[in-house]
Amino acid sequence: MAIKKKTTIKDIANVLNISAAAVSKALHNDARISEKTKKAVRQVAENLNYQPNHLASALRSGKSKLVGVIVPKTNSNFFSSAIHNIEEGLDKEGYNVIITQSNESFKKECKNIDTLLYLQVDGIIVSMANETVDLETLEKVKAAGIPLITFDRGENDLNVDYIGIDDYNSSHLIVNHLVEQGCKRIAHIGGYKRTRIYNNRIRGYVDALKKHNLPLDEELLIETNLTIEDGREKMLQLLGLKNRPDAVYAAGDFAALGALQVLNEQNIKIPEEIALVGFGDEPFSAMVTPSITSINQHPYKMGRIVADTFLKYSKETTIKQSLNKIILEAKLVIRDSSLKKKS
Amino acid sequence: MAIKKKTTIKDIANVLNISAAAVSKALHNDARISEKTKKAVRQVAENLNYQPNHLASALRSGKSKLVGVIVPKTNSNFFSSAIHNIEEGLDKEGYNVIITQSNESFKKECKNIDTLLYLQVDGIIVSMANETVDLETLEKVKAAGIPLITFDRGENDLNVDYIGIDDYNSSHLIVNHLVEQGCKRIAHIGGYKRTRIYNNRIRGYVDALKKHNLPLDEELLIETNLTIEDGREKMLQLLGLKNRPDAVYAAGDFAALGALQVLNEQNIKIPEEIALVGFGDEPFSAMVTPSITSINQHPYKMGRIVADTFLKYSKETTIKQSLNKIILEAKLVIRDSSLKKKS
DNA sequence: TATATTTGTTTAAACGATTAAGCAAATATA
DNA sequence: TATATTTGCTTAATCGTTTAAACAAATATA
Repeated sequence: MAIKKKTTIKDIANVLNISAAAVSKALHNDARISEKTKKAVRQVAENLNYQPNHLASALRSGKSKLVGVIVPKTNSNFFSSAIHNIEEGLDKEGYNVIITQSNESFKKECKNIDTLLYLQVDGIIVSMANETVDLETLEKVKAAGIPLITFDRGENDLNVDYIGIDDYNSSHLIVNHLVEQGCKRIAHIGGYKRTRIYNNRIRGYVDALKKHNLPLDEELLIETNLTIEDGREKMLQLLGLKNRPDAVYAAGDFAALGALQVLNEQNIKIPEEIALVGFGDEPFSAMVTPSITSINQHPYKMGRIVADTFLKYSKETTIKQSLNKIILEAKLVIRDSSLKKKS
Repeated sequence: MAIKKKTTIKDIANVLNISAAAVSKALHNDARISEKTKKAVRQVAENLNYQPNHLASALRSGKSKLVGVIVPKTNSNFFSSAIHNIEEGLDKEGYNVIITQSNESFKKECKNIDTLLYLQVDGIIVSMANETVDLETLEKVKAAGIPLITFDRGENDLNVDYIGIDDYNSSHLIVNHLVEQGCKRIAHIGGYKRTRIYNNRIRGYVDALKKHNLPLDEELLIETNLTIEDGREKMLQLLGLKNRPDAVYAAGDFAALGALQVLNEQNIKIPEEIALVGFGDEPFSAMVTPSITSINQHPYKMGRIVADTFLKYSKETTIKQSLNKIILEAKLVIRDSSLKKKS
């Protein structure tokens, strides 16, 4: 049995006794190729089950039609949904999306960037790992002359496009709501200040307290990695205070979930004794008991805008990026964990 | 300012006044290149910040060092973890992993396969979409002469490697446990029979009932898509029966969660009135109240085996695959939702 | 000393597509 | 009828790398 070789444009050319160049042009619908030839080429291509070799065309044209996406973890509804819409938006223009995870590790993120650059992607879309402070590797993307789009977790100093929600204002929405519910000692289980979005949430929290003339108690402001375990641990820590909070605002739904577990285990009434608010609107937040009030970050809309932002550059020959922020208004989804007054 | 051109092996060759071929060989540590030259090449490569062009080498060598992964959705702990370990295993051998989602859509799955083949991946790893019955596109992978590895959701008729858990036996574990807890009317909210794993879970359920001399009530055996909504809907349906079940075994944790919500809403005591068991051991199962008993599918181990299975083929020149199943023993994780007798 | 082997490199052809440039034939314009 | 333009293709170079084959120089063997 002969070794099955892939069909190339040369094979098609041979069948029709024309040049490979003519075949290439016919397949690209070049105006200078006759309808008759085009039809014949398409027919033969079909018959021989011709599959264009992406590597060859990418090598020649310098465009791989590949876009790399780097997220901390695909394992959340927010990223999974955002990616879905990024894919959909880019697909329309013939781009293929490569997804990679950093697992919140700076080292893995760097490795992913190198891998993607090595694959000659036409652009990189990234939501930075928590750990990332050194921007050198990300700068490499810009140096490579391809667009770098950041979303959710970005960094002003990169001076590139950023699409995210208004974290600062989201904290205001949350605090306003809790105050409205009668809460006076609001704790914040936050992310680390070095990550811009978490810093903004903290700033928003602090300023909102001030706005409502509530004192800022340093005991009630905690920085963590926002995992479930962190949520549990910090909730226990808060319960250990002589002066307990009457509300907890966690900067992530997973941490809020950990806190909820502890409160449930200790039979502390939510929201009567302690009200709880999360961030991110993961599906489970609506599903646990009591359901957790959270901030919806519009992953679908965000994904669509990210895709559009990339496509804007894809049409240009020289990429010239600058800090350009698109901030979406987040939505507070009020649920049982914070709703004391049934209206 | 001059246009920044990427460094190629030719640039390195020019600097050292040797041929491009020598540079290529030096970088690949060819035995016929002197240590002196190798050192010089590596030094210059470093200085010029040389990044090999993946497309060119892939074109020439016929190997892209890319492996495609297709899963229904990355948005579950099982897939996210399995992928993580696949990546880790393949990374060691220099492979890069491209992740794509089918969103349980047959059409999207076909599109993903075409995309991956177009990218000249060296292999495809797939967990099939629920919808997939037509295997023609998957057969294209085999026709392309690259290994096709299936995991979690496979299909005997493809005659390729499959790594998964023993679904049939898992159902036995669950039913045994429920019977042990004193349950006598066990319902099954299952997936669709056309998907092999769900069919096996159903078969296991039916046979286990028989083993325990429990009657099989057709009202208690339901096929669904296993979403949260399905879980809610089918739980309500089961509660509407004149003769309610005293246990519900859902073939997926998301469906179990929907059922749990309904039970909680209706103030039905879990597990006293109705015991509940899920499948997949998603993190939220341990986190909701009550925590849900579930089957752990060993995503990490599975990912590692999938990677190893692919690597086995990567060393061979001609790929000859056949049905080859590796079945892992699943583990029943008993939690509050089914534990009536505290021992 | 003559011949064989090893070492270290070069040459040149490939991989499969794209594309600028060229050219003959057909058609249009003056 | 002579010239210009359009049409439809071919030629050949190119993208950056790999690799089989060739070859000169150095070293080993007889």
